[in-house]
Amino acid sequence: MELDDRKLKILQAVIKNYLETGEPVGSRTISKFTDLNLSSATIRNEMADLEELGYIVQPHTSAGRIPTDKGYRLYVDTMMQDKVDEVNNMRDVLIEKADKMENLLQQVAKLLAMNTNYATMVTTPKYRSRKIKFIQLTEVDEYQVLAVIVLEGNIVKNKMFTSAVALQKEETLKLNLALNTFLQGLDIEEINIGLVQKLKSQVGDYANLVTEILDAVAQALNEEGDVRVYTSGATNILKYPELSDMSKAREILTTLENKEELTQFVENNGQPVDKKSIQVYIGDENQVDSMKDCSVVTATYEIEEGIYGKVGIIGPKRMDYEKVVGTLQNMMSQLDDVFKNGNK
Amino acid sequence: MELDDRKLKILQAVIKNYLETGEPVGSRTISKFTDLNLSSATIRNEMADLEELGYIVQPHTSAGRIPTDKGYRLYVDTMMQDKVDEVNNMRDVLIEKADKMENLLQQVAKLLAMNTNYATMVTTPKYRSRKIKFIQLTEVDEYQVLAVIVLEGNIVKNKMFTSAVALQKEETLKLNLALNTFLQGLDIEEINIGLVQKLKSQVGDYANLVTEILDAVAQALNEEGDVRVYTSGATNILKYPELSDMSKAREILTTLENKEELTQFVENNGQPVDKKSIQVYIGDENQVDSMKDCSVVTATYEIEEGIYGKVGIIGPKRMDYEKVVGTLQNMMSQLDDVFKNGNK
DNA sequence: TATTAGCACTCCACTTATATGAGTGCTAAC
DNA sequence: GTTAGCACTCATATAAGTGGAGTGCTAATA
Repeated sequence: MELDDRKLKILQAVIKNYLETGEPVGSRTISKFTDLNLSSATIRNEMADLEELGYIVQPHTSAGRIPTDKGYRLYVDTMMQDKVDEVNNMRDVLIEKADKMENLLQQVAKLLAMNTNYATMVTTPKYRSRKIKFIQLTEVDEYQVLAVIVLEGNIVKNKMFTSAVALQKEETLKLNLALNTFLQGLDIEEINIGLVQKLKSQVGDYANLVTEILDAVAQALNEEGDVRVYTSGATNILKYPELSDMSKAREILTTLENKEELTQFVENNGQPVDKKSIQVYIGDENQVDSMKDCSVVTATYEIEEGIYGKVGIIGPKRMDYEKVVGTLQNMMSQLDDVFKNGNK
Repeated sequence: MELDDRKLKILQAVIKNYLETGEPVGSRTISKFTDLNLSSATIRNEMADLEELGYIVQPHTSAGRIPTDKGYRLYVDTMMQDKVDEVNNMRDVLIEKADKMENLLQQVAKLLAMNTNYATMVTTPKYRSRKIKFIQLTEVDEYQVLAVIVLEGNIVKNKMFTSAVALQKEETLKLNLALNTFLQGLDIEEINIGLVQKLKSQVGDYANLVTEILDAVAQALNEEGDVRVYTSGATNILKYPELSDMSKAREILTTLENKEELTQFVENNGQPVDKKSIQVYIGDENQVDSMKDCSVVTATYEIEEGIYGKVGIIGPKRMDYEKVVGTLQNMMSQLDDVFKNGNK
């Protein structure tokens, strides 16, 4: 049996209708809904075929049909029409709030959640291993010293240290110099024990301060490798009856609250990375267990060559894919704009 | 009619039982449950009195009784026994994870949520206006300069600036000096336009850089005045049937997600600040609308004289007050310990 | 006078029966 | 190939009946 044009039209009608209502769709509805001018009986026959082909199912005998994951997949891949997204110029809002990357990404999550009524997530960009640009020590008072660690890409970290011995201006300067001489330009793998030993031998009294500082450096480098995730609108999940029975809802919300599992989406769920495109994971296609009843639409934003993060929208399988994809595309282009032209 | 000893005992029994089961409590249950050796009929008479006094109600005729807010209040104020909290040495976990205040507070929220099975919140401490300790500019490359702003209490903020004109080492040093001369020791109210003008006139070329830096300084000072809120275990709310009908649950979870409303608890809900004590807000006693079906138990932690934040536990009205209060007291003493003895 | 046994009554929660109707599959006619 | 027609299925809604937990009240008891 083949998927001829008429079957496609009927399938599309079923899915569209189901997306709107969330109720199983019957043959009579389709018969009137479309311009095919076919009786409900004919539609019934076609629908039986579509069911046999695996695109739709009946929740029970004598109910209408609802799309299967396979049906949604076909719809998303071939039948969806681009919808122009009316939500423009998020850019202005973005810039206004964005003094730091962190705030910007949070803002992105929030905007998307408000515009779509689904839950959203944004990951921080995944950097490859950073290198140390420079370190600067500043005496804060007699026993305290502030270390400012600047990484490539102008990531700044700072940490306060308390020294056991009273600090001396010239000694601190010497330590500062030594640190930079040894560490500048290195990434985390290049800082080995031999190097640390050599460094320590140069600074005498300050040896344990060096240990602490190196810990902080290592942590700074690691932190930047880690992907963090911001979410917003988690409670939107509860708006959709098919997701809001207690056990499912709790699983989903817990996943969103804990965030760790969401980093999976950065790995592109096993598929090849294809930035600029939008990925749709329908139901069981999701790696994350608690989301097997959801659809997740993700997009990739790129800050600079090879450094990218993910933006995702999480909703029921019958989410408004067209709107979501439209909104995401819009958001991506605005983000691109912000990254390319700087924040001002 | 008076609240005699026997009535008190019966009320206590009703509440205890209801806290455990969540089901209305009948007279027969009490008759057996307590050591009063009274028949159910007598209990019934007493319960009728207790209802008249407003401590308990029937959800419907021919059901058992459940406590009113007034009943819970009496219980919490006078009848609750301290329960020793078996969850010890959170301190170790705290310290291990706590390189920054932010992380520490998040960890506190998480630990409490895990130990109690309720939702939790922790606010950052509310500082009075901070003063500027010093500012340090560092050239990062030809056009970029990093400003590290250190506030009293060793709060460190940093921000990167891009200059329109190429930077010159000696000029930057001069600017650095000027900034510190003018701004050191000032708080946000003391930085006025006259001062800014004077400062600008001293640095010639760098005038607009100064504007940007001052913005950042203002923002840093403000940020520290703001109270942020961390939450954890929000989804625990869904474990309690009386809170988990969709509309209520959504309201509560949304409040927890948005966090703004939670800062109300820092104001001590209108009551006089009494640190070291624990506050219990039952049902309607809560200022926050969405929590009128919950109880909130808060405690105050103090970092240094007059600088304090709140820790709160949010659950159903029939929460295990004894355990919650015990856990909170324990946590507060551990926190005190950490703050007093430093992080190490 | 305080307590209790006993009883009628209420009302929720649960089960069972019944009806409704949306939707189907199949057959036979067009 | 399409359609009208019909018997059939099954989720949902409504009504009716049942059991039981719990009450309030009264009258008897200590």
